[in-house]
Amino acid sequence: MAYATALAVLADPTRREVFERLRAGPRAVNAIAQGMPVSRPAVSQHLKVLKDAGLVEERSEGVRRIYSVRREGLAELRHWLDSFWGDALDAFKLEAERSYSAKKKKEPK
Amino acid sequence: MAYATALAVLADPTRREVFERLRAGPRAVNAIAQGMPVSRPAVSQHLKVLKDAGLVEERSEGVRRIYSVRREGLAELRHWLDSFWGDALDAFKLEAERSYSAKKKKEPK
DNA sequence: CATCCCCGTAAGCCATCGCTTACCGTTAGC
DNA sequence: GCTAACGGTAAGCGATGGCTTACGGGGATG
Repeated sequence: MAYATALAVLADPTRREVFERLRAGPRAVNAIAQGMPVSRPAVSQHLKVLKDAGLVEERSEGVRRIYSVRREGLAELRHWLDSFWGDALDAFKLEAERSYSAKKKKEPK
Repeated sequence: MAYATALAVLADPTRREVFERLRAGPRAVNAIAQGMPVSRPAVSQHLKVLKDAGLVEERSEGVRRIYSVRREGLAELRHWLDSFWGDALDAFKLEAERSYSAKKKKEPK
């Protein structure tokens, strides 16, 4: 149930912005924090959370840490969302609406 | 940017549980709250949030309110997730790793 | 070795948010 | 009309979590 973690982690706007900035390619912490409305330590904290959730990976290059997106971290969440399409959901919904209409017939208008 | 709302709304475990229970078909509030670790008003509050986010729809049947899932409410979030596959992300990542290797050549080991 | 830049971590503050209890309007049944 | 079930809303509380400032450690450069 890692999709629960992914949801919680990506729910925060600032953290999602950090994640989105990584989308254009790997970057160092300073580069990410550049132009952000929050301080650099705040960005570091968000990166830690993202990393622990498996949404991001870290690599050391000299004195700086390069972060990049891990698509696999999104896989479970994606599958969970996909499971809402084309499964039993439609069947149940239709059935429910049918029984609802059947009931309604007894009280027209 | 409704996907941001969907993320925030589905991030809460209790609220997500409410949402999941609706997945098996439309239900009244009491039925949903049945066996939940929180009170019925709490469920009502979660349903309001879900409804405002467009993830759920409500219908009145006598004295009770029947809630059901709105798949369309998940569409934007789904597309956002999908946009992480097969787009420029891979290209950027490869390019970044290439330049990284090129740099590394100057300092073997 | 001294200095500077990189960045992670600690401590503390404050706002947000989920929960409970209490209350009220509405609909159905007698 | 009375009563009971359903459920939405208000008020208040407590915990969670994101932010800031301050600090410290490790690598590069002279």
